[in-house]
Amino acid sequence: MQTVARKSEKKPELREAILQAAQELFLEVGFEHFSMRRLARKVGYSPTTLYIYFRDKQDIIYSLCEGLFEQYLAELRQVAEGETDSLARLKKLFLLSIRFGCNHQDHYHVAFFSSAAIYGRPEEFLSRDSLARRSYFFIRQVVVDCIAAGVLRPADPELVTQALLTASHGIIAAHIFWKDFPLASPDVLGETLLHNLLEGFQA
Amino acid sequence: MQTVARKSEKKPELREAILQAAQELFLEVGFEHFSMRRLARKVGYSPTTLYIYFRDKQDIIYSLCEGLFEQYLAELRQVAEGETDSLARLKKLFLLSIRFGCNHQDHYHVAFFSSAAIYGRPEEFLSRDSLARRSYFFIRQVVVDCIAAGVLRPADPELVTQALLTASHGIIAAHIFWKDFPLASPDVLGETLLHNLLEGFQA
DNA sequence: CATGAAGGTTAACACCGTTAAGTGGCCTCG
DNA sequence: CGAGGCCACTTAACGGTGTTAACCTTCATG
Repeated sequence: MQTVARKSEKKPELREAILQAAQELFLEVGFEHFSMRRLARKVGYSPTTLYIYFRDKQDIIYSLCEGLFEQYLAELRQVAEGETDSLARLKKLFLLSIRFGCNHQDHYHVAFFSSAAIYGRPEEFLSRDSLARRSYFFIRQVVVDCIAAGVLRPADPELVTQALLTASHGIIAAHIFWKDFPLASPDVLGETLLHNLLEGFQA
Repeated sequence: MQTVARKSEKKPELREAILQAAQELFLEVGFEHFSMRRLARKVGYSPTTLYIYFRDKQDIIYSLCEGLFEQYLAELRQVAEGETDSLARLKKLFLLSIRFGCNHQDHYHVAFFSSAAIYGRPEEFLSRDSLARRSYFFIRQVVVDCIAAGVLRPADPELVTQALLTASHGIIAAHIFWKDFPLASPDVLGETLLHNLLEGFQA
């Protein structure tokens, strides 16, 4: 007997099939109506089977989000490479982030605004290496570069990053939740925010 | 027979008692674990009784939030009156908002980040007069004043208000949901954000 | 052929929001 | 005084949720 048949490495095929179905269901019905029973029905197995391949609902959703973050991080890198001016690069990265968040509302919702906000749990963000974490460090590094290059005035890079990040985060949040509010488009709002905020940060 | 015994004006005492208990329960167990059945148990009636005095769960929560917004609006006015310099006033209003949101996380959560985000439903924000709506208009007016006085450079006041608002909103969101993330304190973050953002907006 | 594990199921627990139907007491009117 | 009716509230139920314990098959191996 294999003493440690590491959880959920039994039959990768079905695990992958579940994730695939979960992704589709998630987009079909939205985060609100995504349930284990529905997923089971969709994938053609009984609900309990899901618990053989995943620890719980959160585990499934976490996997979905990590998958998306992979894509996000790739886009971040692409944008960063395509822009030589460090300040412009910083701005573009945040504009991308805002657009990305708004384009994947359900994922963003469940990742950062859910009751059990996936990336806010004590054991997650700093201790475990998640793609969300890597994205954060990636962006912070760009801020550090800007300060080092003298493009941004000397300041605590952590604080600058967080100010930019939370502000962008707020735009996405508003876009997701204030459906009826006649909010300016994410692009316009993001442009306004970043232009003026960065002006304040500039040397 | 009274043809229209306007909904929920039957016995104000019990209605008030329910709201009182709801408020307590809300603070005790948090938004996540607030349920109608728990509330009923706490107040000493059967769950169905609640539906005599309130349309549904959302109705109760809405009432709770409006109660808190009343307090918020009062504080807004107080701060506005206490500061003559219009730019400083604007800044103080947002710092107050951030602090207020962080101090009443569950209310803020349910009001602006809940699945059925109370103030984001089509029939709510713009059509019905809510205290949230009044708060928004109140702040926007201060922005308008700043632009009129030439303290802020000429710009679409709606856009400026929304940029400030969503950014502040993001700080609160981060504070509520990213429990494990080593985030700067709301005050520091708010100060940083507003100082630099307003610098960008200035004439 | 028996053993045992792999892979999946049924049934159940403890919740949830909400509603239809029913019950007991009190007030009013004939 | 008695009957009707309404008021305030309850019981029982519907259809849903995440999750777990216990139970079946099927199949390969000693």
